[in-house]
Amino acid sequence: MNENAAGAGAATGAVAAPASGGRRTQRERKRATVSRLMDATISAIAEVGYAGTSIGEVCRRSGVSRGGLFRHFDSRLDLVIAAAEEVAARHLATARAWLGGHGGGLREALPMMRERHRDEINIVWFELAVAARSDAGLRDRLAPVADRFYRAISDLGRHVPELAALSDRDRHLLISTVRDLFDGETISRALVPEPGVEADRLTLIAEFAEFFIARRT
Amino acid sequence: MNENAAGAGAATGAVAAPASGGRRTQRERKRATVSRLMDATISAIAEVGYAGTSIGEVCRRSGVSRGGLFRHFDSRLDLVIAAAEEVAARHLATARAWLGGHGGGLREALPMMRERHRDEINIVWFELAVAARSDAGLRDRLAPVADRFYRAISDLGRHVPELAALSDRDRHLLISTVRDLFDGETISRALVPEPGVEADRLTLIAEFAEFFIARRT
DNA sequence: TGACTTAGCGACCGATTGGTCTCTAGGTTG
DNA sequence: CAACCTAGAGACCAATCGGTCGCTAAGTCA
Repeated sequence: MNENAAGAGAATGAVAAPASGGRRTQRERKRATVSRLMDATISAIAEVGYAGTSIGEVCRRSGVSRGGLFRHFDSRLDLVIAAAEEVAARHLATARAWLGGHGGGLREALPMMRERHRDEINIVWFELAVAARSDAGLRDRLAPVADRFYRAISDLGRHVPELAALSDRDRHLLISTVRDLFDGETISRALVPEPGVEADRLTLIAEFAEFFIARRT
Repeated sequence: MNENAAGAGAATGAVAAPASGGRRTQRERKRATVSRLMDATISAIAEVGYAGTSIGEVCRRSGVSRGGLFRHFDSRLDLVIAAAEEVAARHLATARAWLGGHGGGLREALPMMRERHRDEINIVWFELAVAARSDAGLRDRLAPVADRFYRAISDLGRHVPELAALSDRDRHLLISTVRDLFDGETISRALVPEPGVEADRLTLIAEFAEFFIARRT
């Protein structure tokens, strides 16, 4: 009868916890609920896909009612676009943190990049990108977000010493190519896993990048 | 009221046309209907995605009734798996025909491969591969088909002179990598098209493939 | 405190989903 | 021709879809 089964357990509601006592401001209440909805939407897309992420599914996972959801998002599309922006931001934040704290060169950055593209966060992104191909409404809303996201990924390459010397154009060519490759690999490996090939491929990509850099500098 | 609007116009029903006169055998009737359903399923997945390819959508496109559809396929999953097998077969047939009639080397084979991966046929395949990630029933049925399909693609490489000398392992590594790259590219370009980058990328892949071949032989 | 606003709930709506069932049309076989 | 079988049609089913609406709960502010 009641869709709200998950409760607040899975949510990161603590983010907007009251500063003191049991009383929360309206701002805090709103933030906490939106945050639970975001987490639920992201995990739903990752686990049951874009098509399976119905309003009911998100309500079930978040413990928020339909009425509560539609208070903060006008439509499913609005919810999903918010999740896409969140997911792009998290992906970049994690990668940036790694590049900042780690002085690593190309041979360390590539496995990091592959790991990022296999993470739940990027799977959600990719799921939305694929759905956008055949859903005009989603595509129109997602395209500008994608444009910024993809550019930001290429810009991150500046923090890798070997790539810093490349022109913007060459660096973007190289990184966008590796990005597409990792995304394609994420799909084929879900269907036909080939751990040996994957290991060899990482070496191959590193050789490819070094070959490319040598030719262009 | 009636879903059957398309009629027989869009179908390739002519394949199973009666040998003479207006009378058809049961075999011919069945073949013609299944063929119309396959074409409708493939075009539907290509245009409205896997999730949008409902039984109703396929019936509308094919002009076959629900009863007629379920006469030949026990479930939507059966229909979709049949379409996947058809799509893999067509992809390979087209590529094989090109490689047979054309003596072309690597520099011609790569654009052909990219074109194949952008074709409606491969988009249908990829749409199913992505859906299979979060749909266990689909994944179980699609995995063996995918295994054969992917292996066949790598085997096609033997017909490209430059790749013939490589070991099976190296050839598979190279071709599966390019395959994943082209599939990933097909998605990102639908959202953020970059014709200039795509042109540069094709050259880049060719140069790298030549570099790889030189190192391994 | 009392008036007002925002957050959140869940019954409800019409449309659509995958699938079933009964019935008719058409081809096959004695 | 009669009996039989497969092909195909479409009304119908329960479940689920995205979204609405009237209501109560909680926070704000005079």
